[in-house]
Amino acid sequence: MMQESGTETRSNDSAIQNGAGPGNHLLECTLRESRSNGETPLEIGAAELAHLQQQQALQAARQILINQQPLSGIKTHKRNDKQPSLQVPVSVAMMTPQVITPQQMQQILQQQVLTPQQLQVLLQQQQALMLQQQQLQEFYKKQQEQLQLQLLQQQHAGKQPKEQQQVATQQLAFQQQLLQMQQLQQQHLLTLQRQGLLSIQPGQPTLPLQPLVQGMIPAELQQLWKEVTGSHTADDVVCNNHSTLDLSTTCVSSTAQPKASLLLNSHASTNGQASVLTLKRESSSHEEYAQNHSLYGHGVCKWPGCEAICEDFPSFLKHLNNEHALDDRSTAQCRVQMQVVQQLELQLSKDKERLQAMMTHLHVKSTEPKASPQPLNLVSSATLSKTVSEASPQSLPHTPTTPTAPLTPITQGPSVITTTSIHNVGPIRRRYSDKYNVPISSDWMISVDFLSLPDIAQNQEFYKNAEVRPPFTYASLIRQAILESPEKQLTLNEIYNWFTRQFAYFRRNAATWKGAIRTNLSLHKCFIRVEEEYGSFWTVDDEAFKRGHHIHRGRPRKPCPDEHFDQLVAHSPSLIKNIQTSHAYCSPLSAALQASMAENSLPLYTTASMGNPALNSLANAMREDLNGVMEHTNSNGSDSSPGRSPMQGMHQVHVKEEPLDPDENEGPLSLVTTANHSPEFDPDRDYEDEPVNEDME
DNA sequence: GGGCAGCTAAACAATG
DNA sequence: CCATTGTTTAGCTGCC
Repeated sequence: MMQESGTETRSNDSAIQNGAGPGNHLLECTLRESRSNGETPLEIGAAELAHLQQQQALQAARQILINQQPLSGIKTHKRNDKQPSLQVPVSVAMMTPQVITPQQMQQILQQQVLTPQQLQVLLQQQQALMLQQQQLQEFYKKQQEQLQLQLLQQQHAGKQPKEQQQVATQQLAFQQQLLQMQQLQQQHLLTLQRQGLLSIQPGQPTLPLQPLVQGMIPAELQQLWKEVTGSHTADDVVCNNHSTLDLSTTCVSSTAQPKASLLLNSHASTNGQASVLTLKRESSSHEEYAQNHSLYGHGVCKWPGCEAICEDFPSFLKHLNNEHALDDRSTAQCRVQMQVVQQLELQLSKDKERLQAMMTHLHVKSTEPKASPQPLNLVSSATLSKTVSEASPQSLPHTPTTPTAPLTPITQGPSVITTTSIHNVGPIRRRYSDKYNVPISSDWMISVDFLSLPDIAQNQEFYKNAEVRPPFTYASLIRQAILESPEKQLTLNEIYNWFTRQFAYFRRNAATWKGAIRTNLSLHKCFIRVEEEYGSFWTVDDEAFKRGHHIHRGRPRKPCPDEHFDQLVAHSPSLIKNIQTSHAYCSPLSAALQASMAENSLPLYTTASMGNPALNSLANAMREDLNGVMEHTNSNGSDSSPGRSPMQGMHQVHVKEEPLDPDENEGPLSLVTTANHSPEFDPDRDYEDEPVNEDME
């Protein structure tokens, strides 16, 4: 992604843009332009700066508390075998150990991984290293001048508005990227924290932080820094200044990723000049560090509640070590700051969510659906039954019309689709036909095995207005349409209307999807066609659906031997529904019963069989052989011989003369009774043990 | 590579 | 005759 492109762009000028992601062109161009202009790119977005502001105090506090000398990190890297070739900017290496996230801080504070003695040792080491750094910094002072200016721009906005204007566009470019990536950053950050900070072990008094440094490779440290600050630090500038360096990853953006780390290491191991360059960075970055110290600015200590005046950076360091050493007070202040940061992050998250909702809303109103609303959180509340899950462990398909669509599901409020039921939506489309050539990223459905109605409901507004193909199978949608209907039954045309009403996507290419609907209705045994006097409508056998409404292939879907017709009639829920729906026009209870059956046919059957051994057998048979029976039933119903249609037969023969009493759950019984009217019905037949020919293939 | 699931297209028939 | 509805089949793609 962006990280990759940025990595490549920075890591090697000779190989710039190789494999850069399409979505990173802006960033890439920005970086390129910056280099080509000979100016140091200030790739710090406003969001990053803001984030940095929030983290500065905490970072600085961490330095004090941990006493992790920046140069100690550098030295560690130098000792590392990988370090010589590692082209991590020294400044980055210096800064990184200072970086600490609230979580990290909490770990440190809570676990008390560092004893006061250890901290004292570290403090001494830090001071010694700082002196070394100061010496080095003189040598490369000239190289730092430009960087310093830029750093000043970053930290003291407004001092050099001219150059900042030049960077403004770059910042804007990053802002949008950052907003989208922040979630990934946070997740990755957690991983890095585990890799890094968790390696800190007490009981290593001499080098208590060694594990920390070694546990996190420099690239990771850089990434952590980036992620924590969400900004480009002076190191970014440095790395861009030294275009020959293979600094990869972190120079690019705040979205550090493991892959980038690997790239960095890979490059590092092959670049023999890295050590020299590292030294340069080492010296230069100290000044940068001084300039960029989160607790130091405008000659004032920025420790919360301090504001002590410090003439220069060394004096500031002295002040810091003296006044803000690791003690209860500092610790408490750190915790407070931690809370502040967390609160701000929370607020940021909420605001982002709000922004997303706003964008979605505006998109809804707009006439350009491709502009990108995103489906709401589709993965949050998967609550389907196991059967459904097994039936549909599919990833999301791609959208024909919105290539950029749903990558980042967001949560949102009320569902328009329905609040009346909690039916499972069902299978997600495993793939999407590339016929329309517009892929939907499957990422947005990662780990989604199935969706519940609330999920689809959450996104209903989205699909209503965005011409995005819903990531559900036709069967799932048809079922949804039917179940949403008041009486759990719809005519084909009503199903069409539901599709067009609920999904903008289905407002065109009607011939295609309508044909698909018809095909699905016919092929899926869970859909039951019920013929009425004035037409026909479709119901859904939800139990069959949950079991798996697989299309029957390689054989006639509805083979239905005549000799089984009566049996089928007797066992078929569809027939029951037929009766019910037939009565729907004369019985107010019909709808409720249908709904009950549609939503939970099995319980219904069980209830129906209660207290009646004969019915119990029948119910079991129905429960077990539901699908097969349905199949046969539909076969008859759709037979080319209308006169023999079981549906019609049921309707004509039984329905009207066998009122169904839902309260008593006599549907099956009535059905059996009426089934006796069938010429081929054998009352003595043992339907309970009758093998299902559903799977006869 | 095969099987499966899902989608699309098409042919065909029945019906209104 | 036409449109709609419904069935069936074939072919394709993607995933496992």
